Amino acid sequence: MRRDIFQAIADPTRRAIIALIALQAMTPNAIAEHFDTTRQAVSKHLRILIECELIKPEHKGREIYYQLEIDKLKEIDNWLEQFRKIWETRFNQLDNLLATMKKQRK
Amino acid sequence: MRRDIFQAIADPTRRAIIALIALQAMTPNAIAEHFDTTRQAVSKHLRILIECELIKPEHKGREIYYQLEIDKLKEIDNWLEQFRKIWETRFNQLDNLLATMKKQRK
DNA sequence: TATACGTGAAACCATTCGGTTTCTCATTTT
DNA sequence: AAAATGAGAAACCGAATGGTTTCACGTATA
Repeated sequence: MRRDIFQAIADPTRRAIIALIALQAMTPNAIAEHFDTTRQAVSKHLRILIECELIKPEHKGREIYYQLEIDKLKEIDNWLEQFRKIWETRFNQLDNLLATMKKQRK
Repeated sequence: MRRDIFQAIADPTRRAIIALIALQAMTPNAIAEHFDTTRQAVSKHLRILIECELIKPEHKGREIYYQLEIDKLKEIDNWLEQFRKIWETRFNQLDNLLATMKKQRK
């Protein structure tokens, strides 16, 4: 099963988990309390997130705190970069158009 | 079938299609030539991309040109925003740390 | 008008996904 | 030592996914 980050964030529950632990690391039980699902289901989501290195487990006695590896999210940012260039170009074109219209009105 | 943009970009072929038509609109046949798959499979991907408004068909005779609705990608950018804030904060913390170290060395 | 072409839709199939239930194991607590 | 707690693993299940093949239909072209 080849996992990648795009597949990882495709599921809304996983996105919610990511947002939830972004501020502070949490245990599976604590996470599951926020959702209408079983701890085991959450556990499966966590496994997927671990597999693509979006989160990291930190063992503390019998509890495991999962922490977001926020840098990994930059991979999405990087993918968006190619399009950001395009939409900035279009914005500039619009900007130029507006400038030209303004000039003509003078 | 509720589609959202995160699910749409989860598939690598769809991401490749998006990147391919980002520069210029293309027909299904033209797109399919770039992949090791049938035109029909591409067609199904296009349907999903249409459903979540990532692309727009433009009929021209018997051909259909699909164009990227690049603004839709900003939804991903918006989702990243919440994390961008966090990673910028961390960067600033690192920045402050480095500044402090520099000062101490003087 | 007959034929070829570009495309989407439908039917089908194997695989994956997300979920539950049950089980096992290690760590706390009593 | 025994019971309770936190957590992952396995088995199972229905639904969704991504692909193919076949078919239908409108538009060009001969």
